[in-house]
Amino acid sequence: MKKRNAEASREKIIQNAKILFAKNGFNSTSMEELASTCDLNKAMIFYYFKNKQSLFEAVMKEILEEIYNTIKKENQNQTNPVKELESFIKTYATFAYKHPYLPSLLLKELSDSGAVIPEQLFINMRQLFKLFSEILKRGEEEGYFSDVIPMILYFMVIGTLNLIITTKPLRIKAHELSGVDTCSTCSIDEISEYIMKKIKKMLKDEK
Amino acid sequence: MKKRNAEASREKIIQNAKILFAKNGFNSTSMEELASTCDLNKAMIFYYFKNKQSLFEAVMKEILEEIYNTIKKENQNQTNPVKELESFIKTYATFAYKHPYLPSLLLKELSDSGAVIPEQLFINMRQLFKLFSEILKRGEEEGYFSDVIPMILYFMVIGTLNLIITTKPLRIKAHELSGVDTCSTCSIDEISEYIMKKIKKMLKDEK
DNA sequence: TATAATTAACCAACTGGTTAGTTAATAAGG
DNA sequence: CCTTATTAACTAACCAGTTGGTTAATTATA
Repeated sequence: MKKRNAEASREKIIQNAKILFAKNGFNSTSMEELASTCDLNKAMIFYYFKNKQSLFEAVMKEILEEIYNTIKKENQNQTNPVKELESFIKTYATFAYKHPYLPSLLLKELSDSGAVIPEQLFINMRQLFKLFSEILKRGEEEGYFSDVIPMILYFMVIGTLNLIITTKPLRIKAHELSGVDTCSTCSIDEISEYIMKKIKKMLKDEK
Repeated sequence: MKKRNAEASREKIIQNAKILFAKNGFNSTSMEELASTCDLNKAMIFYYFKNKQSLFEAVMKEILEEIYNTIKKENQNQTNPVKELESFIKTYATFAYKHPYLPSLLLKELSDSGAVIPEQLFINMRQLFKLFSEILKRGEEEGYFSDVIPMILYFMVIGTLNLIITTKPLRIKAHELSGVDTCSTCSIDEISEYIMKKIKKMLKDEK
């Protein structure tokens, strides 16, 4: 007979929802499938969450807050904007690699301009950009960086990292098929090192 | 009474499918809705295309071949790898801006690694990367660029451009709400100029 | 008239969401 | 300590609406 455990069930729903939403997107994720993945009755999803949309919001909120807190915490150990930027990139890369549903969900959300992005999710997304933006602005004021446009640089960093992570299987296949170098064996550390190095070089002040 | 025109009907289906697939993704695009958008009966879609999947392939093939040919053509007027790279970025940016379904579809495809990417689509995607990759490789050999990893740089360029285009409404809203600078008024030319300048700087050889 | 283009009507499978009812765990009272 | 209420966790069956896809009949045109 199955033990009852509300907290565990709720958590199971969120964790599996992360994976399924990332894999299929919002509309194509079936609540029936989610339920059976959780080994729960579908009605339980609506018992714990008002509806599909609010489950999605809960999932995104949890993910974004987790990544934000991780980066923020790591950031406080840094002594100057250059190190802060490095830390941002490295921490994001490591986190996204460990939680590959994050890049997938983020790209899906961002690629759908028409989508109705829930207010809370939008706030969480802006928060992360603000953190990045302020590092660069501070760095510019203190003479570490020059010619900064935070929004473009932000997309350069997280766009690249997200794509590198989500396309991994595709890149491996492309390499096998046509021998072209797709970084299919690069580690996430090598990639974030490269991005860091390049971003630093392109922001370097030269008088 | 309605005039009959097979070619026009087929073309109408492809053109509207581009827009709808970009807006809703593959699974959430309804064939019924597509038909009524085209002012045709749903059965016509299956008269001209085997099924939804093959319609999607036809749409993606057309888009990718169009962008590839546009870039390739522009590329042949350039005299050295640096100009070729500039031309690649500029042409992609201009094209993607004029056909905003391209960034959206591309990001959607790339963000879901689990998706079954049709073979033909995969070939077209590799073709575009190969063009980019070879410009950089040639540039490195001829001493224009140094420390090149084509795959990462490719994602930096097209990832950034795609995100800038798809997130435009979101960036405008974010700016209005919190005053933060999100490049909401930047033109696509300004953005591609910035990306070009930065990419060139980060690839510059310094001995 | 032969054929290509178009349609309405239909189907089975699936969607998010609800409902009525059933257990298991917990607390209360004797 | 044992019975009895109460509630929280769970289920099967169902709902109305939508999905991709098919069929047979119809219409236009060459």
